Amino acid sequence: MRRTLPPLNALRSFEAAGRRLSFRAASEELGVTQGAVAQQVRLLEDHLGLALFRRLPRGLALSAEGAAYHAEIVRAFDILRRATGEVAGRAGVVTISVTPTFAARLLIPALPSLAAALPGIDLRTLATVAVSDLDRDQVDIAIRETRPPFPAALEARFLFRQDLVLVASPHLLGDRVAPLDPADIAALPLLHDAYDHWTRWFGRPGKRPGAVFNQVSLALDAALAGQGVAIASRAFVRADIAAGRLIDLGPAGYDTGADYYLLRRRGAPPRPAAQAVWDWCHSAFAAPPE
Amino acid sequence: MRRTLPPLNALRSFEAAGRRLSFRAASEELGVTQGAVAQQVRLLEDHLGLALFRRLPRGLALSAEGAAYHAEIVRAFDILRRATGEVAGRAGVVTISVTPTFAARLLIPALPSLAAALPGIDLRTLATVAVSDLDRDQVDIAIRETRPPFPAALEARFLFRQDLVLVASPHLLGDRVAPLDPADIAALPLLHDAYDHWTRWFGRPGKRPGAVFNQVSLALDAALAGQGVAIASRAFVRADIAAGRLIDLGPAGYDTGADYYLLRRRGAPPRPAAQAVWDWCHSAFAAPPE
DNA sequence: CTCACCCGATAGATTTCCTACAGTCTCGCA
DNA sequence: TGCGAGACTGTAGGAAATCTATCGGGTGAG
Repeated sequence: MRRTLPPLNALRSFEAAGRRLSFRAASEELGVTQGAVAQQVRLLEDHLGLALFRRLPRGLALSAEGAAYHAEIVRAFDILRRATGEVAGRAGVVTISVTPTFAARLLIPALPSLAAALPGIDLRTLATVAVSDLDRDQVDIAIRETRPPFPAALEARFLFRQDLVLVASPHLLGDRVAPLDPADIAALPLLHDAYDHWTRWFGRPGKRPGAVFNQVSLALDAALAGQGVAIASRAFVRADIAAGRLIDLGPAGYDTGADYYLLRRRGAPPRPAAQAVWDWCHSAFAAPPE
Repeated sequence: MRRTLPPLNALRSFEAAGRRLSFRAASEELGVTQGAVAQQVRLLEDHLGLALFRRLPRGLALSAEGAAYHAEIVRAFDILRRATGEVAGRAGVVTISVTPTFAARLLIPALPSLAAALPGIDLRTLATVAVSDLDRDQVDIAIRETRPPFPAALEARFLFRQDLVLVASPHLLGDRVAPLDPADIAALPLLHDAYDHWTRWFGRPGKRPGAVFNQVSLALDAALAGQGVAIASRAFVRADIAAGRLIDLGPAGYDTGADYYLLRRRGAPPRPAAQAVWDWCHSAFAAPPE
């Protein structure tokens, strides 16, 4: 069964020529000259020792043997084409799992930059609160707020500290100037998210008045709209502070001990596209050395 | 769907390397060096943009994508191998249809010469009395006693005249010397075959005594054994006459108007092997110019 | 600790492949 | 009837892909 294969490039010419029943049409499809196709087909015919085509003054016809052979060759090439399309199509797709807040605040604004830096990469963003199972969900890269130690099966790369800060819109603050003391802040509307920061900030339990959101990102939207004071990681508001849309009211003075990390599976070598996104994420999101 | 195929020679290296899980083993199978296989695989990986293998210090392992891809490639290559084997195997097989007499008297004695002249050709002899349907029976060449005109779908090439002669063994003749006159011949045992030659030879109907065979070849065997006088085409007995095993008692003096021809289908170009046998048949069996 | 074995990388040689162009044949059209 | 378009054939020369040769790194067995 370990029979020798015929010249494969000759087979490709035969497949195209047999499909179009014309050397010229096949040559255009293959991007070569007509003579090249004719030569390759002749080579194959010599190799097999029989005529695959009947050369007519105007066009081609498959010989009896050629027709039977061609049907099989087409079948094989269709498999090659389909399998290659699948594997190559998947090559440029990178799936990244992030929290909704990270997606809204950092990833989505950076997508144009990613598209420019890595053209041809098709990023699929999976924004979920729960951390994904990297294997089950076919996720190449995850960005999570977590802390060491990490499972041995995971490779982790530090991105930035949580570094909680208080922020509010300049319109809310009016002519008050930062830093405000706790009493001033307590007098302002407070924006709550799922993390219950204000309890820790005030140092004692108790429900505080103010709008409640289930995502940090929504609380920040409210803060941008001048509806109150929010607590969030500095990384999520750095751009808004720099642009003057939010005022930095100072560090929260505590943190949860969890920082932001890039995560991926160890073991299998990452695909080049996934590696490129991994590197890009680090350069785009890692905290500049302070 | 008209997606571009990956480099096919690279695919062949990948197929072999994935099967053997070793570049070195694959290189031996392909008859090239290890570096060549490694290069081809790398080319394919670059083309697809992902790693097909995990390079281990001792051997190879397929990556997840590589394993899935390899299964498909193997499937396609198996089709190529099988189809090519079938078409190439058939390339050397030539089927020839002859009468039993022609087979026994001319074709079979000449087979060693054919094998020497055309090594690699696998001749299948179909010896039947009825003329075969060339298309239905997959017959490449027929040799028949027939006469013009021929159907337009057939190509005919004259081989030799029927040229009937009377022959007998020297043992039967004893000290009689040829030519014998009709009375002498009528006194000898007569050998009959399906053609009823003796009626025509005597010029009048009537059953003659003597052994009856259903094939000329058998009548000639009887003649060789000294059992009587047979009538047959000179071509079938030329070698026996030359060797002294039969004595030429002179022409029959008439013929049926049918001579021997090579026949084959027109239209489809003959396969090279069939063409070679056609040419060989003509040189082996055609009457030398007289 | 050394040898055997396998893969990675690169430069140069070699084989393969393609292009360019001239030739032949047939068909269709004026 | 004659001519042009379109298709295939064949060949020489050059471009491109492929292979060889060789060195280096790393691991595991004896």
